[in-house]
Amino acid sequence: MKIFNAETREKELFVPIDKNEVRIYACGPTVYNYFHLGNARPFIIFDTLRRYLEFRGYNVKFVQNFTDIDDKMINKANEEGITVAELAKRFIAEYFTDASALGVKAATVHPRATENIDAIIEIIKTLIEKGFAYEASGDVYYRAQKFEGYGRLSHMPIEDLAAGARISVNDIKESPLDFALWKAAKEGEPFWDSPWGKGRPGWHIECSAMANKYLGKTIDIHCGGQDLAFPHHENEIAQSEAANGVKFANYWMHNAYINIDNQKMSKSAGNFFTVRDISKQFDYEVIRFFMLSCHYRSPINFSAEILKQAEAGLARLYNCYNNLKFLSETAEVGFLEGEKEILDTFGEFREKFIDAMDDDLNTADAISVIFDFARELNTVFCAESVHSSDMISEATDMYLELCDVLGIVVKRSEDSLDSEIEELIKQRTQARENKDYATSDMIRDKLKAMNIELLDTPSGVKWIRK
RNA sequence: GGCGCCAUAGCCAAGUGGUAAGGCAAGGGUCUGCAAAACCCUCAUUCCCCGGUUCAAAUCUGGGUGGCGCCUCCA
Repeated sequence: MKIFNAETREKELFVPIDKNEVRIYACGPTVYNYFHLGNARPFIIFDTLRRYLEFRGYNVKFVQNFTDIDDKMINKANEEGITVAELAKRFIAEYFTDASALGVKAATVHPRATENIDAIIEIIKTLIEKGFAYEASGDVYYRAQKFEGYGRLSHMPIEDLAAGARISVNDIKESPLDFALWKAAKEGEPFWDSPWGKGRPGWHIECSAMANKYLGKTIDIHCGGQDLAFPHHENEIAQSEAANGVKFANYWMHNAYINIDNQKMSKSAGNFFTVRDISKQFDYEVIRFFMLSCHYRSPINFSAEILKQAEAGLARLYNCYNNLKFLSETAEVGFLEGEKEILDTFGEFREKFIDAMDDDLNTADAISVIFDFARELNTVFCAESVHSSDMISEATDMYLELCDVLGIVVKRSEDSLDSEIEELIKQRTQARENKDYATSDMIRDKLKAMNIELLDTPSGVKWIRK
């Protein structure tokens, strides 16, 4: 597989450190609210990366942190009149509700900053010992310019940054580029004891500490939003490499932004949407499908119109699945002549899918392969010829295997109907046999209002729960 | 000011040198009591504009125009 490495700005062949294992660190959310559409993009993209690597046979260790202590947490907790810990507990639970509905699998480990204070303090101590950090009035800062190569990920010219930045009066930092590793506690804030007094960790250091603790000194892939490249990821590199003396991450993957009606999403512009908000209008899986419909490094535009298009496209993929399911109910047992040969030809779709995903996770192209596959399946199975249940079930598995990598077509209607609805369907079928179409259409409309859609197929009446 | 990205049909979108994938929408057809679903056909001689390189450019290059992002917390 090739990955566009943000550090070198080139597509590179992906080679994991250990042959069969891939270690990934992804920057997670600050848990002070429901997560928004912008947060959702990296969750979905990098969950897809993880699913794909697993599909290719790797054992993936995926670590995604929760930032559960910072200014936003403190402010929100004060507004709500609850503790920071209570706030974190609540929104971590809400994270899992939304993430799981989006098909985002739980990480191998979801470490929390506040549960890793020891590791954070250790790395800060190391950085001070090595001369990369200094204490000032109970704070600890990192000497950004001491780290050779500072700016190599974001390609920011550090001299210009340093020259252009304004040094505010009373600034206790040696240089404006220096950033906080540890912040002395202010009145009323949560704090932890440290060699520098009571305080709390800075934001950047938690990722360095937790990546090291759970994945080791050098990780394979580090993921996150493009906006985190500078300064957050740049700072992570400086911290981790100064402390450990080895390369921090071999590949950096950054997803692009999401816009709302072609505008940047922001609270002040009033176009700020949480995933929870959107899920009231559109199924979570539609949101996921939409996010995967263009390349992760391209900006993506969100609007109700575009989501409706995604919804219609996804419905097509569901219909294919439903068609196969209906057929299997009336199929012959045992493979029929020529069926295995047809199944072999389906392997072509799997290969094309892999080609697309191997090319820096080209999900848009991969989706087009699934659409082609769906058309082929519809053509083969909706023809008049009879097929065996083995054939249908194997073809369905091949189709769903690819869908599963993208985390779509997972909401399958396997449930059964209650007796009232079954009775209505029977009545309608009776009416149709009597050519009493007025009654039969009336019942069909009634069921539709109950979100049960009826399809009159050659092999009988089928239903789909909408 | 510094650093960087983007521009493909009504809409979404893939395509980094070889003659424009896929989806949505739309129109026509087959099937159907009617629908739905499915299938078939139609839907960019052309990829923002102007030059250049090449046998060949949406793809490389120079210059425009128009959007956008980062440099401060931010996915």
